[in-house]
Amino acid sequence: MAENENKAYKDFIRTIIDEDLKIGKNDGRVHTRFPPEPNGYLHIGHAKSICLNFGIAEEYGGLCNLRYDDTNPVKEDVEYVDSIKEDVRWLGFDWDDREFYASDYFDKLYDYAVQLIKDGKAYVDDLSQEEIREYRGTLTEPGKESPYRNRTVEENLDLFTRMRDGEFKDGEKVLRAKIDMTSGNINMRDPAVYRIKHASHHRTGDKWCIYPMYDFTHCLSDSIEGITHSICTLEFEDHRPLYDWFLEQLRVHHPQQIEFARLNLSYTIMSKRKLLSLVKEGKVSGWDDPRMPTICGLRRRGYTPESIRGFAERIGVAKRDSVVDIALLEHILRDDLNKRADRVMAVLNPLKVVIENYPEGEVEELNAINNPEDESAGMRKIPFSREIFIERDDFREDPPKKFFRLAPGREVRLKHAYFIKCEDVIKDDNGEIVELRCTYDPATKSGEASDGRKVKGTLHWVSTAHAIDAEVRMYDRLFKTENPGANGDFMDDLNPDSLDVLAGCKVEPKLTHANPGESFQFLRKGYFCVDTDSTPEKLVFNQTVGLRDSWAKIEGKKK
RNA sequence: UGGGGCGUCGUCAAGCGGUAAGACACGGGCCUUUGGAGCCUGUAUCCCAGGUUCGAAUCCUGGCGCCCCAGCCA
Repeated sequence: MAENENKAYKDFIRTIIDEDLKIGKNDGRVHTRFPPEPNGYLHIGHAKSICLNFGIAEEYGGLCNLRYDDTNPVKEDVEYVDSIKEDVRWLGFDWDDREFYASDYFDKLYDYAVQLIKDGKAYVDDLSQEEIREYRGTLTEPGKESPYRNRTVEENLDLFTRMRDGEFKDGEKVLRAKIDMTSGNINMRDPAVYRIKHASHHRTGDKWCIYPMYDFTHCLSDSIEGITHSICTLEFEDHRPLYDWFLEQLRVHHPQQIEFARLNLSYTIMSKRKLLSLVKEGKVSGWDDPRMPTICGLRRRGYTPESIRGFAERIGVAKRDSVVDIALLEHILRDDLNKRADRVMAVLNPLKVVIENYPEGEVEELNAINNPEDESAGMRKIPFSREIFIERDDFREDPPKKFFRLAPGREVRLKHAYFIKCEDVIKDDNGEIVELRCTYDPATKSGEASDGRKVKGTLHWVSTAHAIDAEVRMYDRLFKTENPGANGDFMDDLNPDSLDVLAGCKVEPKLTHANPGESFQFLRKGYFCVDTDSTPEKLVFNQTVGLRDSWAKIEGKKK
């Protein structure tokens, strides 16, 4: 809530709420809801909605319900309801005991439907699905009325009861609202209210064989819960007249539906259907694959709830379609991790260095600061010895301009340790560099030369005898194009190099005791977290996001 | 050609008649025991055309462009 108070402006939704409050609407209450359908895992797009709905409730001292929109049993599953709860909670929101299900209201909804029939506002239609489609008309031509449209109330009541009692097969009959077959808004051309589905529901089991449609269910669920502001995405704008219609006909509490633009992210797909196919076709390891934009994927990748909430706040809320640059998400993530992740040294692609003038068998415990951005993170000791590993690409036999790392005859600093100078390069029969012979200057301990000479480069390293082996999973964007699927099948835009598993990485001994989920900055490399696959016997890290790499930029430009 | 929305920097996004915030990205520079972080710095006249006004991104008119809708999905 504090974060919004220092905002100089308010988005259009909060502006509406302010006005409502000013005129005393809803007795000054603000009550929102987050209404997922449990048919898939939550993704970053949902996070925007979650932050909006729960955030508004928090800011205005109101409430936000978690409500599952579970009216289609054939697509829904408890696996999803559990994951949704976990994800919303992880993001940092709480719904107390207000965990609701549209299916909780099936009895009431049925009664409302009966009421509609009694009022002559709904009828049972015998038309087949295909016929209904034909009768609906097109975008430019009006529809025509079903021959069953004017059945008597008694007949409709009887038929609807028998629908409920299972006398008919799926699709044989449908309850429709009687509105206007000539409306320019197709949603108003006698929309379906109840359809027959002989399927068991994850909560109500086999109690029902008829299930209410979204439009009918959603507005009434909002009404029943006393929702004041029903916030949804743009594609429901056309449904608002219908939302309002049901509530007006039934003369019940009438929440206000407000629509905002859903989140789109560059290089990312957000459709649940497409995400599901990535999982089903094994393109990713699961819903929580660290490359997925799902909340659980981001969590496993090492994203923090704070970064996701911060992102939701930064992108704002508006009505125009937009595509947010994924670089913004990554920037906010780095910003957050920079302040909280302890620094540690890890060599991803090791190259052995022997420091010839360093005494054999000697080990020094050097002091290292854990986080320069956070003094309270303290210090640690790291072992230094005659043989160390450095990053293979921190050495160039023939250094290009502006490359100020190690090269023959060059001197660099080893972070927290000494200056070393490369004296010799050892190669194998194939000409592959296998080892560097260096010398160190004892007078540069802790990285400062007593004679005041400077070095341009500072390398991270790890002592060979003390290093721990680890697997590090490096990630790149899942899709190689900014707008996957824009030019055909989105599967064709999959980045074949989105995962690169590095074995034999060498990390500081401290990491042996790191727990899954813990984040670190691998000095000069990026942010990494311990994967859920990790064990003390076999450490596994995920690259969360790389550090900004201005050298890569310089080098990239030259090509 | 029906109905509903939307059009401000490369990308998000403020502005609500008084003379274009901020962020990301990008460029330049400083600093640096992470080529990280930090610091300084550069970059839009508001889809177009008319009109109203002393004055318009903001009001009016007319165009143009983009998105959504023809599930017994949500």
